[in-house]
Amino acid sequence: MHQQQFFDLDQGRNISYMNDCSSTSGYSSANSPTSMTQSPSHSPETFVLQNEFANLNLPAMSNSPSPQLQQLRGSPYQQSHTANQLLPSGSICMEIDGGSNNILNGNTNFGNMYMPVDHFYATPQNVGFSPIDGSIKHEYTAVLHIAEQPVEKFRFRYKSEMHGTHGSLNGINSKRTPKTFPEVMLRNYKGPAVIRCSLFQTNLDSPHSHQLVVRKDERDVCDPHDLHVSQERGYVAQFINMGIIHTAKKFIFDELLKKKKDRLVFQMGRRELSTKQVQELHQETEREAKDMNLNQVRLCFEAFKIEDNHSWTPIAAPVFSNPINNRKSAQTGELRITRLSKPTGSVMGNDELILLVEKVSKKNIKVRFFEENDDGETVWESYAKFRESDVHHQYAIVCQTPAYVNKDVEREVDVSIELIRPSDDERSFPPLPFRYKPRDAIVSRKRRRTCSTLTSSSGSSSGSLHNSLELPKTVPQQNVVNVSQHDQTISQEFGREFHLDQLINPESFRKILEQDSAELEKLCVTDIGVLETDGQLQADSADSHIHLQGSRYNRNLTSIYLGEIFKIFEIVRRAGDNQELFEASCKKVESLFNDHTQRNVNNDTLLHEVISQRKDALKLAIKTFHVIDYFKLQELAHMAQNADGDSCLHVACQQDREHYIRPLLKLGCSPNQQNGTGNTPLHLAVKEDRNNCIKLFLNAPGVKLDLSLMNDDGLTPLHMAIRQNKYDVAKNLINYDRSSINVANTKDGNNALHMAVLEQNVELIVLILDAENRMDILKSTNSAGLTPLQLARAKADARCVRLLEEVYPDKGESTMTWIPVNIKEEMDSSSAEDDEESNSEIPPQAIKTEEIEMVFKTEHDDDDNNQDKSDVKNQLKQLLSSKPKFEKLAAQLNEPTSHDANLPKWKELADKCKLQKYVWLWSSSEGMLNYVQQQSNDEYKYFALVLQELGMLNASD
DNA sequence: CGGGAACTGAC
DNA sequence: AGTCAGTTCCC
Repeated sequence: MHQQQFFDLDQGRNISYMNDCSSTSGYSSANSPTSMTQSPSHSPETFVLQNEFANLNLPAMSNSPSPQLQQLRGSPYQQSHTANQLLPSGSICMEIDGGSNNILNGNTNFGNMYMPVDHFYATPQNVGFSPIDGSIKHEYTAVLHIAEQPVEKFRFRYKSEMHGTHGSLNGINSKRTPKTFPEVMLRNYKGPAVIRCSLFQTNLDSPHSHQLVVRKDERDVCDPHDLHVSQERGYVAQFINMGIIHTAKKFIFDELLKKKKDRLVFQMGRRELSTKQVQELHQETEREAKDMNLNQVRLCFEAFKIEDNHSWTPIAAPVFSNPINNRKSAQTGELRITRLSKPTGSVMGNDELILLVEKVSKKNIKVRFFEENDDGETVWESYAKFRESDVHHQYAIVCQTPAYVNKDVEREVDVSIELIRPSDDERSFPPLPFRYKPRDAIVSRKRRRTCSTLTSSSGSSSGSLHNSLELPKTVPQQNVVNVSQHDQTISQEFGREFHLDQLINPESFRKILEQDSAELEKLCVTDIGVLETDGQLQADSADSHIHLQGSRYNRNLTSIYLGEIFKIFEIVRRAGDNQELFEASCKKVESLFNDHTQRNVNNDTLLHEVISQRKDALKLAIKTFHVIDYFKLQELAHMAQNADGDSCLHVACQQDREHYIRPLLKLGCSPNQQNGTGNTPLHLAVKEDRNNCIKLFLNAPGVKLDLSLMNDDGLTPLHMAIRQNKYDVAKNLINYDRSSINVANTKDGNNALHMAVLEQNVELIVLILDAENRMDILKSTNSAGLTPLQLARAKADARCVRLLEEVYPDKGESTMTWIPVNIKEEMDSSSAEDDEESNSEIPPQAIKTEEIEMVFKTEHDDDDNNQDKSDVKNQLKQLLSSKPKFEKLAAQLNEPTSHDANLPKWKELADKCKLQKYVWLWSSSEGMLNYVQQQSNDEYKYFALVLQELGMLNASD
């Protein structure tokens, strides 16, 4: 430790500091911990840290406040010249009484020797008083008031950073200009006083190990800092040019102990602390140092009166500033979202969103979505879904958007995103805008509706429409029927020709038909009415309205075409058995159908339109189906695809029209067709949460769904259901096709179990594990090479891990040491003596594996010659199916090999059978044998051959 | 001044 | 071996 001396220009005398700049510990403490045991009493020197204006013996001022002071109280204290300030240079110094500078001995550690020792140790009546820590309560008349709080965030600097300056601790209202600084005011007091500022912890009324320093003449002076105030100068103390030095961790204890000691000594007014006190202080410090918040401090302001005998008496209760947070730390630093991968998402939620953020702590961060009304009140909030491991290197968060409250909003909703740090409820600022898009169902319906209407209302386009609709004129029109007749026949036909009972839930549809015969009548009337005008569409007739099921909407392209087609249908039907007419009409209806599709925006066909109409347009839809069926235009229905590649089934699922699913299937719509984004109708049903559609799909007779189809996100419907934690849906899907659980998504190679693990959804995990093929899925690895268990260990909670460990054949034990990539090399090198480093495909071997391989290959290629093959296979089968034989073989295999006591035979066998990569799965030969039993022919047979080669195939005989 | 980023141990 | 808080360095 070195004493620093230099000449103080202001004071005209030598100044001495204890700051040991070679110390890494920060400022006050010496590098040697032993120095901490030294009592300040060993050094009787007197130090004063005081303002240049300090005048300890200033006579008491008159009672009446000075005009200056009154002005000050008026309000803007801050920039007052009369405010007592810690000035940037020269205004603070350590003053050595009598100009002496050499009394300090090398053992003394008086780093922040702020006390005027003479005064300090003076009077016995000071003993035991304590403004903060002590037990004696004081009634103070004077009051300290914080006029300006310090800024909330400030970067704490390490000592090693303290060459240049890095800016000072400003006031909370500080701007570039004017700057403000922490400032306190002493009220209700007359006479000179000292206001002290020191650094405290935020959770305890105890000093902080960090240093509050003031830069002065190339030196940093540590806290506490004292400012003298008086009537003349005003009672405002402004602490400017302070910095906070982050004490290195290893010195926390030392620094804290020192500060506490100094403080206690000061309070006790005694030179020496008793051994007991020192001990207590030690323990206390140890406790405090352990969990002191190193990234948060606060300023403590105290006021003292200096008595004639030079002792210091507190005159006001200490006050504390708001916490000052370390801007640098992830625990207390600023939160900010720098970038969003996408500013929009579906109201359904579950969209992947990537946030680039300023340093965050993965254990202490949330992503909040919220919506505020005009008054700034929160009307909705929800949190994005992610795990700790989704926080990438503290700077990015991969999360899934929450669903919006109202999934049926028709327009976009603008909300905000912010980060929240739960530990201190800090929020990122500013919040980032995020736009929720209505679900696809609503978007497409809206588009369909508005676009169709637009098309029809633009009169200019009616030219070609005219032409295409002229054809009905060529059809005989004499068979126009009256309305009531018509109504009846249609009802009959629905039931008879179209087999409605098979197509639709019979109850519901019958009900509608029976209840609403009047409505149905209207439907027919208007249809006929339109058609009856004269087959040509007049401009004014386009303005008339069609009433459907009591709802009124504008006549649009769709209704015009439908009307036309219905008319043809009516005519043909009335014409009876007229093959020629029928065929011509088929063509005509087909061309009308196609023509409509061409003109319709988004290329929605009549079927798309009809399906997506509100549910009360059921009869219209049924009639359309019927007509299409009637004219044998199933191919149209099958092919019908709009610009998005959506088939009618897609639309039905999207719009939750479950009752159309069977009719559409019957009409020939393919259930496995993928739309423009790779989604099958089932994908959409899962995505949009259309449970009835899902059920209908899965239960549709004669329909084979391909559950392994993946959309453009690489997900199957099951994957989506798992991601949305839809247990029932997942269950239904798995029941439909158990093999679907093994399908890996193409995003990260995760299969259903992996994904359930990621969701930490125990029910789903159990559901999947209860399905068949358990072995396959347990050993499956994702793109990162992780099995579900490993993934669970990496990303899921203990419950999931435990659950999985239980189902792994070896309780997951061997997986602890399993290294996916290197396992093979390890196995090889542990068993192979000499060669075979180069070709890892050939198991290193004493037995003639190559030969077996050749046999195997030739047999494999030659299907006819498989006598041997079935022989060994059957032998193995017998072996494995008999319990005693199985056990005997297993026991044999569990024995160590002759050449390596640590290597059981089964492991070597696994090696030879190219099953090395699964060895970790098995704790003993039983596991491997069980596995082999479940394998396909080839693997099974290969195993049998190797076993035979080893002479173990007949082991049981 | 204010900030980014590299380095360094400990887990 | 990777991660991260803590530290140091430097633009």
